[in-house]
Amino acid sequence: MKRKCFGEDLCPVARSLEAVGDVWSVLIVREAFAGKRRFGEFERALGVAKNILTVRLRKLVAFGVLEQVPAADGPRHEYVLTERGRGLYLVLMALRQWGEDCGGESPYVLVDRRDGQPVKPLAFHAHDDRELGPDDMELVPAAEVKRR
Amino acid sequence: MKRKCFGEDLCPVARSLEAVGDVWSVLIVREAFAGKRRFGEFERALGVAKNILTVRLRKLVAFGVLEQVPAADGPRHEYVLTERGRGLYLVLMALRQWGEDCGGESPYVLVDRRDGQPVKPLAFHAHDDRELGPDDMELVPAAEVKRR
DNA sequence: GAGGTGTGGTTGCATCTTGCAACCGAATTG
DNA sequence: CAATTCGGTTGCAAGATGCAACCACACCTC
Repeated sequence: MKRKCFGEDLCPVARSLEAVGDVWSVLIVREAFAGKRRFGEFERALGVAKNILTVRLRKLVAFGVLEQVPAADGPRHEYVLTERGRGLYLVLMALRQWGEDCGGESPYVLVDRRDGQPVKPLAFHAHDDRELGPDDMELVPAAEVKRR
Repeated sequence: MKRKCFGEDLCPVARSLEAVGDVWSVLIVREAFAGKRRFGEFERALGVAKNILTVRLRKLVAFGVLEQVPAADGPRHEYVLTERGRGLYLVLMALRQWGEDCGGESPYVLVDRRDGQPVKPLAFHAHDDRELGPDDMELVPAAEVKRR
């Protein structure tokens, strides 16, 4: 049977998953952030089958995450992150942070390029900068917020 | 063929995807944050096939995202988020934020429970609280940071 | 205690998706 | 011209997914 469709779902989480809801897509975006742009680069870096890679790249292009641009060398093209694709940075880093917290320690640290210092862990903050956990927040209809 | 294994990968992103690298798992966690705990609740909320749900719930339990606890009523049990599972909040909200930014507007807003005010969008901050974009940061080996 | 009913699954089967390997066409290189 | 690289396409075998039917257990009702 066909994979269920989630795009119709109103929830933006489900809509996001429509675009990057499979492992290869996420890893491709990860590599794109790491500077990879060519078909072959993704293939070697990920060890993914060519046909799968073809389909995934096309899907990411279709969803506006990647963009095909003509390559300087010859008739081929490269895949680069669009502005929208670059918006996935937080998702990727949230995944990274979670995978790091639970499980083996990672030998890498995310640092500020300006001063080489580690950046603060990702977290939500209230308008007065208090740090907020899952239980300190709730999703409410936009209309409700305006009233308060 | 067997789905490729990513767990051996050193990258914590890949390790995370091993646990929550499929759409149903993410949506189940989303519903868990929304307060769902029973098999039937997940089934109805997501419209997922029972067999798939069974497998996904077991996987999430195996990865320590959910925990089976005996239910108050009768011999059944409930699935609740573990501390580790609750750590996925940022991932979920990052996905939500992205899905909201690109695509139709969402009718919901994440607010602080204390004062009902919208929370600040998720973002990285340097140690001096400057907001950082993807290009302002880089991943460096942990050893390098100590040297600086 | 016979017969529903709700919950939480399991099983079978048809269909998709994935992974691998082989092949291929165009351009570049030797 | 032959060989190689790049970026795919194609065919196939095996896994994953979706649906529906079935099932065991506890509970409720009569």
